Amino acid sequence: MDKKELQEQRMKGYFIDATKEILKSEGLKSLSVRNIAEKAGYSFATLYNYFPDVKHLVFYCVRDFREECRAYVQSRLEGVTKGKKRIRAIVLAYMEYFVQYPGIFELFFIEKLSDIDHQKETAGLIVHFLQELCEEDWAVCAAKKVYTDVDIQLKQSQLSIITTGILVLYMHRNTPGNYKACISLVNAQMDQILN
Amino acid sequence: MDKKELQEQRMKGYFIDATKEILKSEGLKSLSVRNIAEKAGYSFATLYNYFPDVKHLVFYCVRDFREECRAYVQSRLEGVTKGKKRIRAIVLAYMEYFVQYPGIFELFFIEKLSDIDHQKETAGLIVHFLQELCEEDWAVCAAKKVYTDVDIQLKQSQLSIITTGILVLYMHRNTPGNYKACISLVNAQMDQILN
DNA sequence: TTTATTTTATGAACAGTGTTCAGTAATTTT
DNA sequence: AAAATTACTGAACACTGTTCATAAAATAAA
Repeated sequence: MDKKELQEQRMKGYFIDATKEILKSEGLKSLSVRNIAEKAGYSFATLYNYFPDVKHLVFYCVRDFREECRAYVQSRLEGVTKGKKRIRAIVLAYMEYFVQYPGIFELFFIEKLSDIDHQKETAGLIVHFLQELCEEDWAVCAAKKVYTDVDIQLKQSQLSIITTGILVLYMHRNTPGNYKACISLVNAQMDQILN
Repeated sequence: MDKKELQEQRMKGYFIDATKEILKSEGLKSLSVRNIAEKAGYSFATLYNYFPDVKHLVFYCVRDFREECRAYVQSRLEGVTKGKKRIRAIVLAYMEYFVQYPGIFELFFIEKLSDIDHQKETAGLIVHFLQELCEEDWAVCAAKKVYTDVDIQLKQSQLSIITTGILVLYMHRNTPGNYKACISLVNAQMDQILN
């Protein structure tokens, strides 16, 4: 029983790791079942003994990438005082991560979650992730009465919308034309929101 | 010479019209070369005598949908006074159009423009479209000194970012959960921007 | 240890995708 | 009417995700 479970989790891990590797390097469009299976060291048919379809496999990666992104963001936060200042730092690091890995960006913001079972769950993981990263700092702002609770809710929503909008426009519509201008744009929007 | 050109444009039109029809009804994922060609009344191979590949064909549709969207927006503008009020009406109608046609939304905001030749051109058509729709009203605001020129530039940028962000989150991440809440969100954001 | 049973892994096959190309059909020019 | 050019098309290729019967391996029973 226990052994079986361990072996199954290990096998799933091989396929998930292979998928993550391809997503990070080549991106979503280069991903294929045969591709993944070869990197995992198994036949493409074996994959279907552990995942109902490739979409399930792909969205298992979301959980891992969330943690990877969280670690990336936290590594850029040392010495930054909690509150408004750190929210800005979190947002910048968060966006930097997705700019660095366009495949993960596409997975998080572009790819349609057609699966009915886990669609809402996965969407929630993605949509509330930034808010989760900033949770402590919003709490600090609330405690220090920097913003009202209603304000905070509005600002959280604005951050989610603006990061999504800027990332999509920059990554897929080349607007603005370079990364520096993109960061300037983020900072300008943050000035407005956090004032 | 002239006749050849006319015939060629007609043929292109058949394929473009077929593509538009599928995009509006079925969406991007249901689009295929054989699909398009059948609706156009020709073999799939014939398509390649008029377009280098299917991506070129698809992005010819952007021009047509822009005009269709423009007409849709303008039909919802009768009696609305120019300026701030009409900017809000334009944004709402603009977003309504894309919510109505998810396939066109995907084409405008999601699909990667990989083609090197027309990539920048098509991206520009999409990115500056909303600004173009509001141009007259921003001019009115500028003339009436409602906003400074610098403010207007910032607000235009904000509108582009926020409409993109909200549409992506609503259409692909089911956030917020229903259309009414989505419109409320847009209005709240517009309150902030246009104050 | 040998046999029987269950579990796991796999390649062939299917229906779909975009694209290329040789060849046929239609049109235009001579 | 014959020759040359142009337009159209189905077969074929290399992919895609997915299913399934079968072969291989591991486990259980004798």
